[in-house]
Amino acid sequence: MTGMSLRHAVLGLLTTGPASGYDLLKRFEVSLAYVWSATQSQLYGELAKMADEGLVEVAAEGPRGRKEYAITADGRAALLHWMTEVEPEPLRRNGMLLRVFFLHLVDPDKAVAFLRRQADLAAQQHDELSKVAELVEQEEPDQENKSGRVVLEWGLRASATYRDWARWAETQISS
Amino acid sequence: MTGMSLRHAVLGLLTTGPASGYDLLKRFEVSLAYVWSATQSQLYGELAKMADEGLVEVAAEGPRGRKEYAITADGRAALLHWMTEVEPEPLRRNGMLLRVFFLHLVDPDKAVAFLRRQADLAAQQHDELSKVAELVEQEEPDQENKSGRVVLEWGLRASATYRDWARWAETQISS
DNA sequence: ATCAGCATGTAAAATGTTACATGATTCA
DNA sequence: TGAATCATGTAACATTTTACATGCTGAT
Repeated sequence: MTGMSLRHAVLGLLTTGPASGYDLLKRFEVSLAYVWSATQSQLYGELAKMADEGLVEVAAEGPRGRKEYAITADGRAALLHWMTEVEPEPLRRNGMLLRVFFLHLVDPDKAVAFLRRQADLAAQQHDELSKVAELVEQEEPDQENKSGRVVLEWGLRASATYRDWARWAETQISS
Repeated sequence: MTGMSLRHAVLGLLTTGPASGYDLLKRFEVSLAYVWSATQSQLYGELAKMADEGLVEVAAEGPRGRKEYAITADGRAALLHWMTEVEPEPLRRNGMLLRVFFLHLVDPDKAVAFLRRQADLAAQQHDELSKVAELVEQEEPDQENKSGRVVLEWGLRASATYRDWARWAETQISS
């Protein structure tokens, strides 16, 4: 009951209009991929719970048992409350850093290879995000994509920082 | 069975010598705070499981039912394997960014306040880490604290990036 | 007609959090 | 002797992942 971010991610996605569990899954995979992830199983269960609690409602039913959920007034209120009144929890788990913390235990060769790979992955992510940024810059700006651009900028800066740090770390370990 | 990073964090901490569940809890809270977190409950349960599986063993018993666990050869092998052969999982959940993604939904005043607070928190964290860095620089360098310094440098760079991004984001939202 | 993609659901297991419960030892 | 700290353990609950299970629809 502490975090419940999944339901807030769902509520946020539903502010742009009704969607099925399947639709939401695609949106989690695409636009929310590095911001909040969810599995198919989790989504359907959560949507059912949220409907019980009146945060969403079935707005329409379609072919193949498709159920489109819409956000309710209660749901909207819950989302806004969570956004501004609930402090985000700081990240406290980073498997990459955990490995680096114990990196003195492995062969220097392997340590260097590890950091090189992390640098490469970060560089690759930075390049991918740069391409996305180019596309997004061509869109006409509105309130909604302004938030998206701010998140994208975070991705660009974070991946660059990560890449540069890993390259620097390699020099530290090998010396 | 996919992640199991908790046990690897425990194994890593035990490479510096035997420790009790209580000792390990303190080390999770202090040195590993932003790298991997664990609760008291989780630790005792995991240590018992790891002893069952032969990754650690009870090396000594002390007052108050204190049990000191030591890493075994199997445990050491499991740690080294995980460090270099298992890919770190990318971070896929960030509650702060999730809020920013939907920030266009709240009053501009509240959006600005949110970003300002994030910038302040990041700045504060950066200052705290800078102080730690000063202390660490006075220690004589060895292999073990070299890894620690690399992690610390990550913290310094990440908090600076986060702080600067939040300040920039504020200008984007308010314009 | 068949295959990719749409669409939902459940069960089991793993992982993580919170709360409860107990008691020993050390130091002021 | 009382408080802080040391020290472990369990139960209940919440969250997340993985796997299984089923069936429809649209396009080629």
